[in-house]
Amino acid sequence: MARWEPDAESRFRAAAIELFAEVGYEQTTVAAIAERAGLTARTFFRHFADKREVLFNGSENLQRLMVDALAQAPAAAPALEAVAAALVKAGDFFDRDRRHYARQRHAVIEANAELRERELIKLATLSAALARALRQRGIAEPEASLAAETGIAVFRIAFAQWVGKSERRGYVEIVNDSLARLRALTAD
Amino acid sequence: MARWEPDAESRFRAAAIELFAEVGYEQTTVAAIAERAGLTARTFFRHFADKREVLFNGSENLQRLMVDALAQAPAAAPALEAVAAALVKAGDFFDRDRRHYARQRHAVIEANAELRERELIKLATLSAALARALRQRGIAEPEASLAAETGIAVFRIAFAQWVGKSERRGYVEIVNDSLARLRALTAD
DNA sequence: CCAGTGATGTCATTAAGTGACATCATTATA
DNA sequence: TATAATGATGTCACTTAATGACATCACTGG
Repeated sequence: MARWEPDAESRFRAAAIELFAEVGYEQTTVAAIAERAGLTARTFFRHFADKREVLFNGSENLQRLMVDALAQAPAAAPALEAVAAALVKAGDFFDRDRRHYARQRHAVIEANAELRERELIKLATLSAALARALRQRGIAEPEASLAAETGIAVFRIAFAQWVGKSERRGYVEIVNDSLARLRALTAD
Repeated sequence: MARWEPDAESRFRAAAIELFAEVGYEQTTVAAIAERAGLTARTFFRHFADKREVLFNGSENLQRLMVDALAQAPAAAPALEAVAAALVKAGDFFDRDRRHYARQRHAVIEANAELRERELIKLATLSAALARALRQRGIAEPEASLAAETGIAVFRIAFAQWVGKSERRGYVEIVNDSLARLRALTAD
């Protein structure tokens, strides 16, 4: 028998998103999250750098996944193609099972400026990481950064569609569609 | 004789940027800023929504300026042309006089993640405003948002150059150069 | 059996941010 | 002229985020 209940982080996450959805991010205190998770506020801050991070701390995993996918794309693939591979690979995180959670999370973030700030910097960090990976493939600047930023724009649009109310398609299908639209746009 | 010394906001701004540059953003308390400005912390929060805003509260003016310039571009001008007009107009804010302040401010923001977050959301807000103005000119989505985002990317790059160490050119010259590079890039 | 480890709890403290109320020179108005 | 309204500021009390220091205690390896 373990000394503590396992999955402290998961419990914090679950408690936090429930409370944020119920009464809003600002109205929720860290103490309340901790109480619902059966832990203390001090422990919350041992797992998350600050109150917002409870909604974002998986992002390093997603970034690693995408950067690896980009790096492993065929050497001959042009920049946007490699970025596309990364965007598709992100689908590992966005399957049907996690869609309800993703929806709740997205709604909470959209409703609060502080949380939108945090999301923006996470996306900027991701963009920088993709650009770095592109440069390691021999893509020069500013093409690397431009391709990365464009990719993140597509990602944002596709993700927003995926968590949208009346959307039935899967994330990968939507991403591929968005990429096709982008290519059509730039082919003008 | 006025009852209070005038320009409370300016004094707060000056005191804040000095202290941020001297000891760093996190090490500076609002009480210290207020003391240097000859006021109290409570008054600081009457002028700025939070500690970071002391570095950003001019942004509505810049946004209004740019949106107006975009709206007043020739009706026949394509999207990117209208955006370019807005970028150039922003130069009203970035003359040689304000360059020292802009440099200090930029260095402070780059050194702190919280401040970068705030900057990102301000730029995102600006981008959304430009996209809205483009739609009012009859530009459809997603072209409006794409043109706006591209414009903001150019703005960021040009601004970073302008505040750069060994840069001698003026902001407008740099922006025009960046726009020319962008056009060359997309002409491939 | 015991020392070390590691996740947690407890307590104290700093600083951001807000609400309530007081102050008082300027301005408008009777 | 006298007085009332205004508005920027100060003071005080309070909540909450965040952090450091130290204690606890089950588990683990020797």
